Amino acid sequence: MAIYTPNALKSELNERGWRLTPQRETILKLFQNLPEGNHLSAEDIYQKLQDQGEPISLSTIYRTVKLMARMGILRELEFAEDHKHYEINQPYPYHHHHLICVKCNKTVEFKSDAALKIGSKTCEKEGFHLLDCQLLIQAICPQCQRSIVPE
Amino acid sequence: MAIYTPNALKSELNERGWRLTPQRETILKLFQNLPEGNHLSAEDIYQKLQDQGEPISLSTIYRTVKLMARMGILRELEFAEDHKHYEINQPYPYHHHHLICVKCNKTVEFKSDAALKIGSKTCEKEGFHLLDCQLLIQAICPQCQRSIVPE
DNA sequence: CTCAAAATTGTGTATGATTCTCAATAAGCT
DNA sequence: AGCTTATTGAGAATCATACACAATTTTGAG
Repeated sequence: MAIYTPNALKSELNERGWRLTPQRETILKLFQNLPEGNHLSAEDIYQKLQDQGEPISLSTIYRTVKLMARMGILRELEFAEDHKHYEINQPYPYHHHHLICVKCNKTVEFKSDAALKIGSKTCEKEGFHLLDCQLLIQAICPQCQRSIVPE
Repeated sequence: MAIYTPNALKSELNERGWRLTPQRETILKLFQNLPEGNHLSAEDIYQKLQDQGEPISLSTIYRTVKLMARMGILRELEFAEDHKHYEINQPYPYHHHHLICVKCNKTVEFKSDAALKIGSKTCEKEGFHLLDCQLLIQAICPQCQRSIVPE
């Protein structure tokens, strides 16, 4: 969970035999400039880059976010919807977790050092290399609790 | 997070204007009889019921697991694959969390009361009704760390 | 700086999980 | 027992995501 400059990204890619491309740099920048708490779907990324006049194909976007998620640069978020969302994987103390309403998908972000610690200790114990750690709470928000309509 | 008998399931369904059907009961039983640590995809459920001689259509299976997840009876697990897995949402002290290798999908289950507490406190504070709370750790397992092959 | 090897991109197409439609059936209430 | 309304099953439809491959670009060596 580090903050990536274009050069840091390049080194880390090259280390693994991968390459830094303008597309990958563009996508990283997009996420880095996103206001905290925003998360984008592949389609969102596609649209934003289109609007910015830096179009990148959807295929490349899918490939890139998957790659960056596996590198620990992006977090892959799975809420109740039918598509994934991505956000930058920020280091402590910006790291946060998600509370999600399974009915309306409203999400609340919250921080918890304790959860982070549990995550890193567990990884250590099992010999895993930590990429991301999120406490995911599925719940029903106050509004939806009051809603009379079933489903 | 309660243990459901058929009758308890019926009451809870009826409360919301829904109905208890043989299919729903069969699916609940299937999960309740599953050895701890097992989680099934929709397709897995379909196959198992087929083999048991209690076939249920895939449509119904998808509808049922979604319903039960929203009721808090099942947990919806999203690992790195392209399909969801479900498991029974067990109460403390059986409740557990997941550590997943993003490369090979190996999963390790672990318990953590602390994570549970953070979850319930957060819900309380925000006025949400807790359904499920999981600490999801994405990481790279020892074997995959050693692997030379990229991607 | 130049060049070859190998990774990456974009376009179009394929895949596969999940949802939808709708007629037939069955649960729950009076 | 009968009526209302949820549920089921079969198949078709959707939609996110992955794939194939030719053209292009990055990297590292000389």
